[in-house]
Amino acid sequence: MTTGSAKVRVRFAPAPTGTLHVGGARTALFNYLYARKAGGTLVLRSEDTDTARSSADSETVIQDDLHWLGLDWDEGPDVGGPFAPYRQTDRRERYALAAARLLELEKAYPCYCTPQELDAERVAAEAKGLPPRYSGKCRTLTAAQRSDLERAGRKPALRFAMPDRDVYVEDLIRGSVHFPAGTIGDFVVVKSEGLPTYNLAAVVDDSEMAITHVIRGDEHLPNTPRQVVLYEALGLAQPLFAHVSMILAPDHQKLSKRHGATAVAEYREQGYLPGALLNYLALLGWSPGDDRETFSLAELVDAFSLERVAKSPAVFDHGKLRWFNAHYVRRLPDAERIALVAQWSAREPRIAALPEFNQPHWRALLDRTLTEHVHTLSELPKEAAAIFDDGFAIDPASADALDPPAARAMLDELAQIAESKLDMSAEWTAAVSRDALSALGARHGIKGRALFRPIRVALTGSEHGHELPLLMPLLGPSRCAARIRRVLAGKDRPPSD
RNA sequence: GCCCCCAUCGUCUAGAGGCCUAGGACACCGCCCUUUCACGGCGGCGACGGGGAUUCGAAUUCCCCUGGGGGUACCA
Repeated sequence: MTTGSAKVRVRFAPAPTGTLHVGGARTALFNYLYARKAGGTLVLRSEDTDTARSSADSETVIQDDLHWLGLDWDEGPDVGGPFAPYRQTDRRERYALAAARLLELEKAYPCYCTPQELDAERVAAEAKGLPPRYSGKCRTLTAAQRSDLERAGRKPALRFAMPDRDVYVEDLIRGSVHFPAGTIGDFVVVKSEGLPTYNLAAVVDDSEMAITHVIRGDEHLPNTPRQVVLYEALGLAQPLFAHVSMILAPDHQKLSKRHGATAVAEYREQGYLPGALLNYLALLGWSPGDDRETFSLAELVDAFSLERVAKSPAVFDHGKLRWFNAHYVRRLPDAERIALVAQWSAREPRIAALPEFNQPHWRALLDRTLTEHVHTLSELPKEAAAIFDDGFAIDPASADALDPPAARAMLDELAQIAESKLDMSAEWTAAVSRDALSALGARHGIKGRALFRPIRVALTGSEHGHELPLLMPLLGPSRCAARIRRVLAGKDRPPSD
């Protein structure tokens, strides 16, 4: 943005055939970062030329996912812009113009082959050990033959006449990539239904939308020589290319549903924070060059550069994503975190039904008790439910904590204290503070582990759990009293409900 | 089969000829903190796929092999 060179214009161009996946999200992120860093423009373009699989619904779903992540764009099907329309099915005339030009230049020709014929050809070629490329047989059709086929009702596709020469793709991430002459067959640029294929549409749009940098997934690299040749045939200036490596599953296969969540929406539903996902994704295939690990979006914009994008594919590690999320949850502003913890805990109806659920003080306690123990927000209902399960059984390994007479006497007094203050007042909180509990123990001649272990076992059935000075105010006096009474009564035979 | 890409700890990565007895992060293990758990702090385990070549010197350059991935569609 400080140079006099052409303003950076990049685009994220998903096919609206489903939801936004993590790979697409990372591509979108890199485009976003590059645009923002350069003070350029990010274009969102809907590549919906596969009419069978595309849907308007998917288009909005993907936009929603991008918005949830906190990514925005400057031009697109929803916001418009100087190069509208931004949906490929709304741009048919432009592709038709390009196709007509190709035909006129005799750089493309109609192909009347049926899918079955092409299939048979491919099978035959493979049987002979030849590359399964299109033979180019329609290239030499005479005008008479064409009109015959035409009259027979055949709808032709338009094929590009691949020039017989080497093609070089200059890639910002990979360097110069060489595709030898003869390795690419005549490819279809316009389908028989009249819509362009990806390669033609992308070239026409990237050119007309003045895209300066095409940052996209690695899987498009083999398409790029076809696009390069199209740019040349149409006399159009090429953008710069940058192909980002794929995200792989732990088994090094293509990431798919069978490896767990792949859609951004699934992470949202599982209680991941957008900043955590973004941060994790940014570090897959890119690194700042120093030891920093956590970045806000603004910090990413500041640190990002294409030069630091890795060439090798990256394996998606759910465990590390979880760590990022836990990290982000703990660093949320208090008010925001408390609200989120309450919101997610309320998915457990018994928690939402608690009379104290709406008290701000109680919600803060719930937050402090649970936050350190979860990686994702979706773990909260279960965590919270566990705390409020009054019917717990005593862990046999810990039952001995209830044996000493001094412990029983101490618990009995604690129950009395609880019974005398049957509200959630500050008095109760004070009564179970660390100091107050120590004083209680002193009256019965016990302290430390001998004091806290029986309390914890009586209250939760286990000697492992949350902090007592948090847990007891959270449970409230009457619930604590009831638990202690129940355990004291059934001590010899641990309750089994 | 053919074309293309890639190759450092289990995983994400730093490393652009000597600074590398290869650094950081996640995971794992241990210790500390602590009534418990978690958080946090400290420490440990752990990698340059193989072979040639260039060089005084290679994780870093080149070649071959091997391995992995992608493409080979009238999907993008």
